[in-house]
Amino acid sequence: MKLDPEQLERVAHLFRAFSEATRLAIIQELKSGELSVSEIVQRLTTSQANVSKQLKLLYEAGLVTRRKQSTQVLYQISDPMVFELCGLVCDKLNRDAQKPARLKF
Amino acid sequence: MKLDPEQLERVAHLFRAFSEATRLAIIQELKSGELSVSEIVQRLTTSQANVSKQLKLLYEAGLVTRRKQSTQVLYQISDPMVFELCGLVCDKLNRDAQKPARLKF
DNA sequence: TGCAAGAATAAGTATGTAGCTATATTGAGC
DNA sequence: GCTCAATATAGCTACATACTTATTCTTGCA
Repeated sequence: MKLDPEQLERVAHLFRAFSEATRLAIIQELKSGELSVSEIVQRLTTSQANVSKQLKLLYEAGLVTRRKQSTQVLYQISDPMVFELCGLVCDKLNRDAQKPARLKF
Repeated sequence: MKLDPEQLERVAHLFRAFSEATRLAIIQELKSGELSVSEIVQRLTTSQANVSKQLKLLYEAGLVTRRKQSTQVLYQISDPMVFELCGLVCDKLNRDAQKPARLKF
């Protein structure tokens, strides 16, 4: 079954959400559970504005859910496939690299 | 186990290879097996130069292998994880979309 | 109501890269 | 060596987007 160009574009779009280190860093932090925007900002080395922007992108891609709790907004991964994807990629990089310390998302 | 920024960058880089529809189209054509550059060009709607360029990117990402056969260069997918990844993403899109025709890479 | 904290948006810069056309490279056969 | 076919590369334009700083929006609380 071949995907048509529009479907391929949708697939590409989802992969694109995983194609920036900052978003992967956010995903990695959310692996342990729900976090507020400011908690994520504290754990990373980028601006609050950028974290908000990347979270929005992840949200629109359907990869995270959000809920408001008074003035905070809590985000969490919406689908375990996120970790499966990252795991497959890490496994491949480990296979290709042999020696170096294993990556494990 | 947390990946450091450099490792995240490597993961992101691999995902990026999957983040363009043209490259996914190439991967999709290679699903049925080894193809030459010109065979791929025939099956897609982009230029030979662009196919070569995207194949090079896939090659450098370690996703395809190549072998020369006289004047032709035959490419094929180097790792079944490529199809697993695409499958996971298609499954997710199908889950999110419910109704529409199922995507299957 | 006014203020402060948390989050989102706006505006701008810089960078990466998809795609094109044109050209160069490589290899087979004459 | 010359020519043709198959690939690869160069140079270019257009566009997307990551990131920053500054600002706005929202909510709880004095």
